Amino acid sequence: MPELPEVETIARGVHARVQGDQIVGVWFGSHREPFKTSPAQQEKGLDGRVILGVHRTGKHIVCELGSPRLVSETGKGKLPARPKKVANPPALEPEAQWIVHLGMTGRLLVTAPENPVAAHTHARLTLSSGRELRFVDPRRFGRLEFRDLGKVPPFAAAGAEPLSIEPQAFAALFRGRKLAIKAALLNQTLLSGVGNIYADEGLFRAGIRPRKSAGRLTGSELERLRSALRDVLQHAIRLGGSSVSDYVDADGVRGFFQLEHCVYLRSGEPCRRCETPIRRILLAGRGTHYCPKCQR
DNA sequence: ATATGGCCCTGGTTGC
DNA sequence: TGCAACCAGGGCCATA
Repeated sequence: MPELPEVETIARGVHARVQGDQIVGVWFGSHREPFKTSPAQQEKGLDGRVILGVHRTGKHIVCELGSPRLVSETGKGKLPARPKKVANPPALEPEAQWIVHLGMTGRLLVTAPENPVAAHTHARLTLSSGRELRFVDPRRFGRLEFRDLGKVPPFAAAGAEPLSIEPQAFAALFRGRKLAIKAALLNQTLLSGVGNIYADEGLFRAGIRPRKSAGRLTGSELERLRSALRDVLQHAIRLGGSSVSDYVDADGVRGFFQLEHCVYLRSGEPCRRCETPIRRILLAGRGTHYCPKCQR
């Protein structure tokens, strides 16, 4: 399932391939499900826009959109109606955003238009460079949203960024909370971007038992957890994410971090540190994996 | 306010 | 071997 490292990998890949590209065609394959904004509204908002850049916020992919009109209006001379690439895209102010949440099984792919269209393809954006941006999501837990920045504020994640949060702010997130630390890590209004894989892996690296009450973590445990999470997320980004179910990056390439998992999906297998069999429990409705000896 | 549990949805796995 | 039941789980919502 795509979490922060997978979403970061995809956002970087999409950015590198479509920055400055113009959306010259929009197709939505389904009119039920993944739309936070109606397909008609998205189509109207997306068509003709220039993709200024693509980045990650929490588990969301945010495409910053501008209008090619602005370039000609600022006296740069006439642009062709359908330019291959717009010059100096960062100079354009974002006017709108297209926000993609991948849910459990979502993929955002940059591909040649002649490539076969996978089952459960819900959106196809034709780009002026000749490529196509496709959103595929079998389980339909993903969401697509269009934001007109003239009318609504830019997208902001509800929770803090796990890669950059300061120790004091991190500790404050869990103060007074009775729920299990694992459940707290999954709460996106506290931290944005940590999902089931990296919650388990972070807790293992910090040596903390998933069931431990969040509010009862000591100062040193909190600090260990913050840096363990940051390290494991950064390491996973370097390896292109974890491909456990069907995650692939913007080019359809799998990640490698699943090979470095210490606990996730390793129940019964020996702990990499102490050989004790990894245990699996159900916590907050999620499969939870930990080493009973290394995590107290 | 905080916390819990059901629901959505489909493909893969399990069990008879 | 074939088919149905079951399970996974991120985010949202209703409920306690």
